[in-house]
Amino acid sequence: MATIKDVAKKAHVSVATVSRVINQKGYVNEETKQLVLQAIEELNYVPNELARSLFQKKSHIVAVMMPHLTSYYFSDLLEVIEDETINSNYRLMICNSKDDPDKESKYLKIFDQYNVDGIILISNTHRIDDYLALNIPIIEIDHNLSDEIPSITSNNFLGGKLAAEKLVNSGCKNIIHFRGPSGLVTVQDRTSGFQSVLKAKGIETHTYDLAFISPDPLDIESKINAHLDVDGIFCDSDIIAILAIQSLKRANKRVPEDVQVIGFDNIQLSNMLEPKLTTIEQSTEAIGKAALKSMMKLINGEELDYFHQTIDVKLIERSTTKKVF
Amino acid sequence: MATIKDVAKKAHVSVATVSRVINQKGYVNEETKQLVLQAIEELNYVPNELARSLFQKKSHIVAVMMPHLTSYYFSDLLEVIEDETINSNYRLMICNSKDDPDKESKYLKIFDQYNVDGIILISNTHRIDDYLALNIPIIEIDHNLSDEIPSITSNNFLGGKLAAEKLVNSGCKNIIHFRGPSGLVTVQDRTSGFQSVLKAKGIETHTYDLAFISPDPLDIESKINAHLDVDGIFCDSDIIAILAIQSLKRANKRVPEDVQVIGFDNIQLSNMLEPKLTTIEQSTEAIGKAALKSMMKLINGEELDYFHQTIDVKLIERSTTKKVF
DNA sequence: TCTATATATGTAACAAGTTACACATTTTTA
DNA sequence: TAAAAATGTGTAACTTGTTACATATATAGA
Repeated sequence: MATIKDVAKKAHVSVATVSRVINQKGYVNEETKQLVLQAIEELNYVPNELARSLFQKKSHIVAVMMPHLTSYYFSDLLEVIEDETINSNYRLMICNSKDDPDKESKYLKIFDQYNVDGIILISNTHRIDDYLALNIPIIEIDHNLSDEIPSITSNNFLGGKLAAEKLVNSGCKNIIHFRGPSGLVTVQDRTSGFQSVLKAKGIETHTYDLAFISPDPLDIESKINAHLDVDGIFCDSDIIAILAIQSLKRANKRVPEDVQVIGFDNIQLSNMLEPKLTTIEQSTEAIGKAALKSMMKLINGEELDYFHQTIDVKLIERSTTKKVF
Repeated sequence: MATIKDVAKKAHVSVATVSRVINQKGYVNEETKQLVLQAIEELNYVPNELARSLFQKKSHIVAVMMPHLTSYYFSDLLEVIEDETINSNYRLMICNSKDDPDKESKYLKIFDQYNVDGIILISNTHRIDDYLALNIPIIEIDHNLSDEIPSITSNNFLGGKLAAEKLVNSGCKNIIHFRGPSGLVTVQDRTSGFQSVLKAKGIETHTYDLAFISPDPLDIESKINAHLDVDGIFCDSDIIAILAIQSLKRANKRVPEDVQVIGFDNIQLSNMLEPKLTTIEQSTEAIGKAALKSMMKLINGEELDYFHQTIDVKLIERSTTKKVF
């Protein structure tokens, strides 16, 4: 591996001049520059990022901390985050907490050791202080754990509201809400939005908490069967919705004729399975882009336009709800 | 951020001694060691991995290159790889090629710049020489592009064979094989295994190529409808199988009574949707573990037990095939 | 024409570790 | 008891870049 010294020797200049050419910083004579570029070319030289990082105390690495990687929604999100990160000329270190505090601690230490420049955080644990102590820019996604950490979340209240409006407008009178863990602000917001509409209309709802990862199909089935007269179901994830639809089919209920179903996320699968799912789209693209945009601002010491940014969600009407004319 | 000098000063020793304590290398008096450890504790010192990496020309970073992140099988695999990587005391840089040579090139350069210690490669492009030129240990997963790169693949021949045997033993006489892109060795091996059994039994098969990412549901449907007498379908991915089952339902065929279906991968979803899918399990766990085990050997300059390692697959019998007694 | 400023380049310190080597002391061995 | 080996510790060179500072020349402005 060629070093900057090799390049300097070959171009008959000092390392400082080579550095200036590489970084396009300071005065360099055009002719000299060409000599250096040629030497770089011939030696196939790539500057060692570790040496650079060491001096600058910046690694050009962004870390993303997720509670799991196999959830379909997070996979979609990860793909966008990776793309935006590399487009911003940073590299992505992937960290899967598995909701395990020990693993998270291990990573916290690594962030320090590598001078990680920024952390994109999706975490259910509440170890905010440990993160803040790192003194590394953090952008929180999907959650909003603290007023000290800027966040990007979907407009969950709007999501709940849109779902409720759709169900109401399509004639539902007896509605189940399969939501996520009620401890999450995300879930609370969706519930508020959903309820705000239904309360106003005086429509009854049954609310049940489910896990986001591997929700229990039998649990869903028993809840559905407990309400024979249900005609609308709002689910806090597409996976829950897909499982609910299965249970409905087994109970010989038609979707959407007998029961209408709305999911949340708009994962790729929701448009592949039949019936195609009506759902509230959380734009992973918008969220990922916003996250990296904010991250770059923080890294460059700029002010954020919005400390807590919400991304609007959208109702995607497909075949599990009735068309309203 | 405390440095090794701060620790040395606090413990009234030289940086060399501190380094020896940290790395448990060389002679250090027990008392001195305790003093140093205490200083480390008090200063909350973590050694800077960049400085260390610079000197040692090793970054303790492993990169994983994938063609996409949203495929369900790859997500499962990624989760295992991340876990095994961190357990091996390495960090994982995630690289999504998106089958885009430009993006891959960008990463190739980054591997050089960061002294990445190893690359776990899943790639459809054939830029082997570029990878080999890096002179970084590589383990290939799922593919087997070159005799110069050690690989870990499922025993795809066995997978095809097991699927064929199951279909034959359950009475299928007219079989469709929806396979992946026929350019992939993986796919060729499965086909060989599958055909080896069927040819011996003189059973007719119709083979169709599909994309692994977002296979076209309409395409699947039309192929199925073109063979009214089909009674068995083997799919090269669970997603394809799920889509096939949908098409069958729409054509009023019962699964498994009229048509039996076998998938491939055993993604989480295959056990969630009804009917639960009979499938060939590729153990992401075994593959990921084997990958990191081999990677650590390569990094430490040890010999691999197997240059091309195959992981046995398993038939998981669920509800889309008939039980045979 | 004489500063002041812009251009051009090199030297050496610096980032934060590791380790070869030197040297001192203690313990073991013959 | 002298020599050899083991133990313990520090100094300084080394990893590969960046950049402050010094220095030299060219150009511009007064």
